[in-house]
Amino acid sequence: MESWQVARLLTEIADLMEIAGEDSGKAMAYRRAARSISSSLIPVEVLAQNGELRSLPGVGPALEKKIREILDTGTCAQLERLTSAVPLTLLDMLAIPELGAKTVRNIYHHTGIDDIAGLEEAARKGILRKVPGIGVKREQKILAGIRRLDLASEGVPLAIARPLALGLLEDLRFLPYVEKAALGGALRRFVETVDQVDILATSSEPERLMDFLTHHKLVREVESRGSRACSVVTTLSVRVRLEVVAREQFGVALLYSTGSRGHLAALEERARSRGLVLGPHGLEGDGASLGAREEDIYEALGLPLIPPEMREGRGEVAAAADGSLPTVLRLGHLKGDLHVHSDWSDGIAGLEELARAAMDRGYEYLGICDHSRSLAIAGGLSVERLRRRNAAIDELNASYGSFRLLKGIEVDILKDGSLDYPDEVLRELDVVIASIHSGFRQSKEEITSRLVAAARNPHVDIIGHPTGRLIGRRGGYEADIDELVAVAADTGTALEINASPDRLDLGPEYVRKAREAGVMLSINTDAHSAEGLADAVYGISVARRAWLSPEGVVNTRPLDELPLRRLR
DNA sequence: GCCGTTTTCGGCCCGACTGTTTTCAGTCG
Repeated sequence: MESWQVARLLTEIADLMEIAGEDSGKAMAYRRAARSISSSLIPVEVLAQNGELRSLPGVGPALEKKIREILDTGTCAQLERLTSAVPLTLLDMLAIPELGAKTVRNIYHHTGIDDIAGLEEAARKGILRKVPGIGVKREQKILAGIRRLDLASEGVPLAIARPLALGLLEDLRFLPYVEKAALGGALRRFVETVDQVDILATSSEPERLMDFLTHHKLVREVESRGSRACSVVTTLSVRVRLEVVAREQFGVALLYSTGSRGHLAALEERARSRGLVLGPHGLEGDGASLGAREEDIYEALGLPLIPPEMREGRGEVAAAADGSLPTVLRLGHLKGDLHVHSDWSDGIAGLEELARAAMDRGYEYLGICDHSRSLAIAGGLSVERLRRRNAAIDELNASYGSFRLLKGIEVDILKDGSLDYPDEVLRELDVVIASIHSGFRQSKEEITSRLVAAARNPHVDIIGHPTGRLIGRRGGYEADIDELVAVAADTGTALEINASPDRLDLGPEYVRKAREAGVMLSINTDAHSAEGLADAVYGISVARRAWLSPEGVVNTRPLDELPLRRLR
């Protein structure tokens, strides 16, 4: 059982205890243990095997026993006891904003309502306001919360939230009475899906700034509005929260907004060990207080500025302190992009335009990997058209200086595991990416064996978007990525970090595993236009979240050192 | 249930905010 699953069960127990009206301090202990487990670098199973569970903060003799029970049986007596006393469906109600354990318990006791459907009906009928502690306003808020729950059950995908947030941010920065404005929250950490967009600003006229946002053309609903903070819902059903902070607290506010909780806890601990106090209002000690700039706070704690994507409470503070944090990957490390579609298949830009855009970004090379013949819907190339395209690339390359377009293909891995072109065709190419675009419903074994077969083909350099997921839309096909990682390590095949923001495939968890297995990753945009090359920033974010250093990335290498089979 | 003592009990993060009250409880970040 994975760490996150154990952590989730412990959190569930804590929630149920609170709803059941048991000691809230006890519930807190369960939550603390859950946090320790999910933020530990060592998997809970390994800790259990080595008898080291007690080394986790907040795990004592009783919780150690329960964690072992969960690992052995998948559940524990405590959880069973609670679920027989409290309907599990009450847990779903906790996801509604404004509803906590106390209120859920209160509603359940007074009305017997035990699920969201019942809650919604009661709120509509105006019965809910009869529960002590709930008035008309809360009833309305609960109703609104349920509606939004339906819209964004899994949160807003990065691909939607970030462009929206950057657009708003640009508008705010344009205002004469706004001094600073920045993204905070999970979005700043590039978490795949976020609850809301957090924006922090300093302003000489906070009220006017609130007016500006609440009347913005993208805003559909104003949820709350104070003098220094407001919360709105935009046309795409994304909640945006804007907070105005004092200039001297902008840095610390940004730090706390960005999180994560685990990261902040580690920073606070480090402050304590140095006789300082770090809190939401600043870093205090020696009569002075730091809060204006984030980097000053890190510096005062004897740390380099840790990039937001690494602030997940996975030991990054300790690693930064002893200098073992990997070199932070930057956009400038990328020497090229190995997965781009031209108008020879389903891209919208011509070869020349793509080459120009790549040169503008300072790249040394660009891998043109159009679709292969089976993918007719995306203009897949016949062998004949592929060769004509290659000739066109050769011709262009002759006119460039040191820059080079690479003749590539995104070859389909067919349903039987064979590739869409014979080996003698693949041999003519500089870069071969093999991807699955069909047969998504095959069994895990079948899909895995297709991926593995492709990785074993000596002409394949990279496995493209290995899990096939589309964030917020489809979960991807069933595949044993661990096995693919093992084979890739064996064959020297690279795996892709597809930087398209609605893919981010591989995600950070698997990238970490691949890195640990010694597998190279390739950060590719899969761009279908010249502008699409800019998505590389999302790929960088995934790599950072996985602590991937430049050495582990194929396309940080210059052209003459690219580990591609044909070029080697 | 854990933890750390003002050391075997009593607090657990805490301040802002808001709705519901009539001085405060619950939620959230």
